[in-house]
Amino acid sequence: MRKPCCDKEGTNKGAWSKQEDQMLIDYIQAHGAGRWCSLPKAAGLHRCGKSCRLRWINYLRPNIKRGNFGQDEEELIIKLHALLGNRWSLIAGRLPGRTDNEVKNYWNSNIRRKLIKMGIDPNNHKLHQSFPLQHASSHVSVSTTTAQSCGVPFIKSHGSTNHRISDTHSSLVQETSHLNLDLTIAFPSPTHALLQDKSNKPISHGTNSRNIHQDSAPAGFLLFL
DNA sequence: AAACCCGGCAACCGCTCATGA
DNA sequence: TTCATGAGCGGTTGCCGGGTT
Repeated sequence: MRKPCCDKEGTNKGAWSKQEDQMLIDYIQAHGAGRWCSLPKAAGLHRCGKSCRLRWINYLRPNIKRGNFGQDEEELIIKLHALLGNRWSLIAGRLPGRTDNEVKNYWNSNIRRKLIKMGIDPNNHKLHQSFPLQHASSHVSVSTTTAQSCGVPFIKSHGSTNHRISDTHSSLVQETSHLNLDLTIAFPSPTHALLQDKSNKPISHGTNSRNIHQDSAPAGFLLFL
């Protein structure tokens, strides 16, 4: 069993104070981010390194976008989730200024509920069997219309018996192609950019392929590999 | 006014992967 | 090749504030 990266004894937990925030900001501005396990001691913080990292990435980092998600952001999240599943960091990477934690929370607290309300299983983006057919009767696809009161992609009926939104992910891929979703080559999120700068090397496939090759990756997405 | 409920969100935890010695 | 360490990710927890009873 590996030892924990931080000495749990004597470390603060819970909400960050303004003073702690400022200490972390000051340290990172002076020395840069990274070396998270040794950073708290160097910065004079009684915090776990992981906690410092999370605080920086999710709240203190420059260019963080806070507040409500826009309609376009919401639709993009839904589409990306249909393609990627719960790959929050990848999804967040497509939303400038948004963090994986924020996207994840927004999904769980808002979008997920909306989809369920519409009779859509948020896990696989398929309609529940019991959902009334007048809502979606046939070949179903995802549209980006913003006119929907629910704020989620509209379900268009094309008149046969298929009730599934993402029955074939290739159709979804077609639908999303205009979004310039280059999901496998570029990683524009600040985190990835930072990594790339740090190592001055291309990002290896390791971390990302880990995400991509998991079972829940939709078949349509695998076509990109 | 008080108690309770519920949703949102910040933070923690455990796991996996990458990397270097 | 193996092991130790750093880093990142996703699931889960717990607190807090607002709404309801």
